Amino acid sequence: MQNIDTKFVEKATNAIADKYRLSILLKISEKGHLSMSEVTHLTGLSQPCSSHHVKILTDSELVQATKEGRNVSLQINKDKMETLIHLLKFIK
Amino acid sequence: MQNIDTKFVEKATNAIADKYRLSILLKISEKGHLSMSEVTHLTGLSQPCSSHHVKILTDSELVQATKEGRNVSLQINKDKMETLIHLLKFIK
DNA sequence: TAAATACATTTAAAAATTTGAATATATAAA
DNA sequence: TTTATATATTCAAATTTTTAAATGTATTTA
Repeated sequence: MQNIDTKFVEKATNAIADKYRLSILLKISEKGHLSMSEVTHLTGLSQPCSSHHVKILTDSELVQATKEGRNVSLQINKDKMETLIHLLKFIK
Repeated sequence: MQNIDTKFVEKATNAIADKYRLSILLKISEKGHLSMSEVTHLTGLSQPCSSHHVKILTDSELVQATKEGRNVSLQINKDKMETLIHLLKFIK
């Protein structure tokens, strides 16, 4: 049997499996990048709650956060997204 | 912007995002099919709890259940798995 | 240096999920 | 037609997740 990184698959799919987090991922994807305040505006959630959801995304490694002055720029970690897709192909 | 079926992506990724359900998916994938009692044995969970996890998988449509006498045979719904993978490729 | 801005963390409450015991149902075997 | 087997459902408790208020930290601007 293939020995896939199940912990990564669990964390990554869990990160995607939420309407707010999926909308954040798709918006980053659409725009190329997103700031935390844009996440708060996009979701309509409180700033701490938005921050919490972004943390789940960055902890999953599907999203990269880079500090730019006092802002944070969020981007898709394309390598990790491709890794996830590659691993999901074993489920067939 | 691409108008992807976010409800399906949420349900499908949520179904995958659990160690027991991922192990069930991988075992079905490995063997081609699995019965409910084999799921209970595989997970080490109670029969009702196993049944609950399988229901989440079938509700997500990633797994198909076909009744064979008093047994149930679980199989991967390959079309839906491919659909999920296709949709995840929009996150980039 | 003081004030404002952007974001993170702590905390507690609310909501959702997970779990197994009890029970129900349907089918096969004796 | 009992009895056994395989699976589903209901229910309540335990656990986890989600949420926002309060607060903290770092950086930029006035």
